[in-house]
Amino acid sequence: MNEISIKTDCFNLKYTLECGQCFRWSKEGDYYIGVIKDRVLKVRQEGNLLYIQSNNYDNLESIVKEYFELEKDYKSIEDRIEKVDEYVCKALKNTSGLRHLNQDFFETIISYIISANNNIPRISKSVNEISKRYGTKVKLDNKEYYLFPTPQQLKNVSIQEYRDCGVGFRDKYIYDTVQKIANNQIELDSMKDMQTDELKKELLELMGIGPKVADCILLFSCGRQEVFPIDVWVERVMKKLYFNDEKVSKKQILEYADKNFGKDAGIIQQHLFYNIRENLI
DNA sequence: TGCCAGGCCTTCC
DNA sequence: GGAAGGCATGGC
Repeated sequence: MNEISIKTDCFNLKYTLECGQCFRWSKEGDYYIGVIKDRVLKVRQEGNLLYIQSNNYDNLESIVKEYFELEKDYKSIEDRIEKVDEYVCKALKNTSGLRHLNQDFFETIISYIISANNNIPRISKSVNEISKRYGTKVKLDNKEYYLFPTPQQLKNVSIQEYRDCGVGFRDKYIYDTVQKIANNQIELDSMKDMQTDELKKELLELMGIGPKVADCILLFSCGRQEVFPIDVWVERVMKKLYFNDEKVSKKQILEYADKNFGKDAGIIQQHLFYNIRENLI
């Protein structure tokens, strides 16, 4: 059996893959199986070692390191946010090693358009269905998997065909966004170099992308760890911990996060999100 | 049956 | 510029 191993520090595979930031990983026994870029990965963690199998071993180590952000110094980040306050400290202790992934920009845009007013299992189902119908097939252990389709592969897909993938009313948003990207009305590659504010403004021009979805895209595929997406869960946990369960606007929550969480707001948000969903806090 | 889900768009004020 | 209503769909 072919397999590579990578030493990690301050990394927890389970928390990273099960915290709700990604939609294409499934658990089978000790392994998590997922499709990223041009290949399938089969990953397990033992202590601080990560073991990876794939259908393609070309450049595998650097692809894994890039995707899981293994070169980023999370130890320093965690040392810093541990001191923020008692709630953040408690949440961090529960889910230490949770990292933000460096996911594909286009896939993240489409996935988070689907996420609006939706739940995680159904988002996964829709993203997998789109991949199965329009993505390139790859094989591992004699089983078939599908890459997330490119903009060109989706160029001729109709609104109804998206609807058939279970995306509901978001069908027209996906169609509109795919058309703009496939027809080069917007250039994803150059966008990733923009300043965060400017990049967010560009994303907000796309149908189906509002403030929350834009923040998720910035956080999960553009490495902007200072943004603070507020969904129903984050609103719930912030209200509970910092506003005495009283009525509060998203603007107030955002101001609180900016002021108290600073440049690590996105990381803290992810710990709080995972903690409240798992009933840990 | 009714409510909820990693919200957004449209309409109305 | 902010508030209210509608929206597909499956799980509980």
